[in-house]
Amino acid sequence: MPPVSTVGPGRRPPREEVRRALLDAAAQVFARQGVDGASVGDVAAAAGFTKGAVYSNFGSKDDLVAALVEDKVSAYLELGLAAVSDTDASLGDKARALGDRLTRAADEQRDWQLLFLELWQRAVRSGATGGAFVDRRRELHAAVTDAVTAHLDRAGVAPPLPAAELATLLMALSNGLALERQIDPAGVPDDLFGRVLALVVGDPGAS
Amino acid sequence: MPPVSTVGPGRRPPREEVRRALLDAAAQVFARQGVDGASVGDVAAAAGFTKGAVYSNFGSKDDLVAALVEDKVSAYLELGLAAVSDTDASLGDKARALGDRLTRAADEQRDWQLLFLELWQRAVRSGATGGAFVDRRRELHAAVTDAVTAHLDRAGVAPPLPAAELATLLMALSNGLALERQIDPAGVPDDLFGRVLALVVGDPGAS
DNA sequence: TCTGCTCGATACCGCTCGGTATCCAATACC
DNA sequence: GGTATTGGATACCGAGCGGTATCGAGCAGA
Repeated sequence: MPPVSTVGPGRRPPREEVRRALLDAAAQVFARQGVDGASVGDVAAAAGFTKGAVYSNFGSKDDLVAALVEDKVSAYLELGLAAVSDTDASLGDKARALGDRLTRAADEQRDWQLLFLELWQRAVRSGATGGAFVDRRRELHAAVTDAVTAHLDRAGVAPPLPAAELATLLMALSNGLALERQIDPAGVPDDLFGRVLALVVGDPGAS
Repeated sequence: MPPVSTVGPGRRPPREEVRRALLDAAAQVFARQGVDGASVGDVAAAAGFTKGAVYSNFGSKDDLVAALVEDKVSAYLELGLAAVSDTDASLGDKARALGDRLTRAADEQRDWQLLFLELWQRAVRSGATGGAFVDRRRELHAAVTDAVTAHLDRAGVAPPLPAAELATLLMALSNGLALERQIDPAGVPDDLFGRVLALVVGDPGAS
C-alpha cells in the first residue's frame, strides 16, 4: 500500500522546523514518561512524524538526548539569569521577589522540572565531569555569583556568606523546594522561598 | 543437560535471607543503572540468583520496586531521625553538627541518593497522592517538625519561621545541597550546610 | 521540463525484556 | 525413611525496542 501523503497535502516543512518540533516533543514526552520509558517512535509521533525523521535529524536516541540537554539547559540558564535581573527595591524585597518568581516558574513548568531531574541523574551516572549539562550548570552558577555580588555591593551590606556560596545556596534551595513542592504542594507555601532568602541576607522584613 | 547445583553444594538459604539479598542487590543495581535500565535478571544475578528467585519472592518488577521503597525509605526515615537526636550544645552548634552529619551521610551514600531521586520521580509521575514514598516522606516531615520544635523550645529562642516551615526548609536544603554536591563536589564546602542552618536560626557563630 | 539530491516514511532485523510454565532438589513433617 | 511441599533454576514466549536499508515524494538549479 503506497503512502497517501501522511501529513497534509504533501508540503515539506523546512528542516529547522522539523528539528524544533522533534526537540519540543522530546522534552514533553521524555518528561512525562522518562527517557527510558519513552521510545523514539513516541517522540516522533508526538511531533507528528515517524522514527525516520528522528534518525535523519539526530544520529541516535542518545544524540537526541544530548541535543535536548544543549537546547533546554541553555534556555534554563537564560531564564535563571532573567530572574535575577535588578530592581531598585531594598535587598529584602528583591530577595522576596526573586523567591516568588522562581517558585512560580517551578509551578508553571512541572514537566520541565521532571526532565531536569532526569538529566541531572544521567549526568551524575555517566561520570559527572565533561558533560554539557555540568558545563551549563557551572555557567549558571558563575552568573548567579556575579549577580549576587552586584546586588550585595549595591545594597552595601556585608554578605553573611561568600557570594559563591550564596549562589550555591540559592540554586540548592531552588531545586530542593521545587522537589518538595512537586510531591507535596501544600507543604511549601508560595512565599516560603522568598522569606528564607530575605532571612539569609539579614532582612527579615515586616511581613 | 540437568542442572549441576548452581550455587554452592546445594545449600538452600532461608527465604528471608534470599529476600534481603535481592532487596540489597536491587538497591545497588537500580541506583547504578536506573530502574528502567536494569533488568530483573541483572538484579537477581547481582544477588547470586536467577530471575526465578525474584518472581518467587516478589510478584513483578513493580512489586520489587515497591518493596524497595518500603524497605529503604523506612531506613532513611530512621537515619533522618537519628541525625536530629539531641545534644546539650548551643543551638548554633547543634545546627552545625546536624549539617555536617547530613552532608557526610550524603557523601557516603551516593548510590542511595541516586536511587532516592529516581523513586522521587516515580512517585511524582504516578500521581503523587497515596504512594508509600509520599507517605513516608510525610512521616519524616512530621518527625522533623517535632524535633525542630523541641530544640527551639529548649533553647528558648523565637523561631524565625514556623517549625513546620523550618522542617520543610531543612529537608529541601538537604536534598538540594546533596544534588549540588553530587554534580560538583568542590562547589559545596563540607560545612556549608551547617553554617547556613546556624545562620537561619540566628546564630552566625564565631570562626 | 528534466535531473539529481534531500530527507521523511516504511518495512524489517536482531535483540532484550518482563513474565510464565515447568521441573526438580532440598527441606519439613510424621 | 517415606512423603508432601516449598522455592529457585530453566526454558520459553510475545512484545517492544533501537537501529538500518530502502524507497519515493518534493525541491532546487539549469
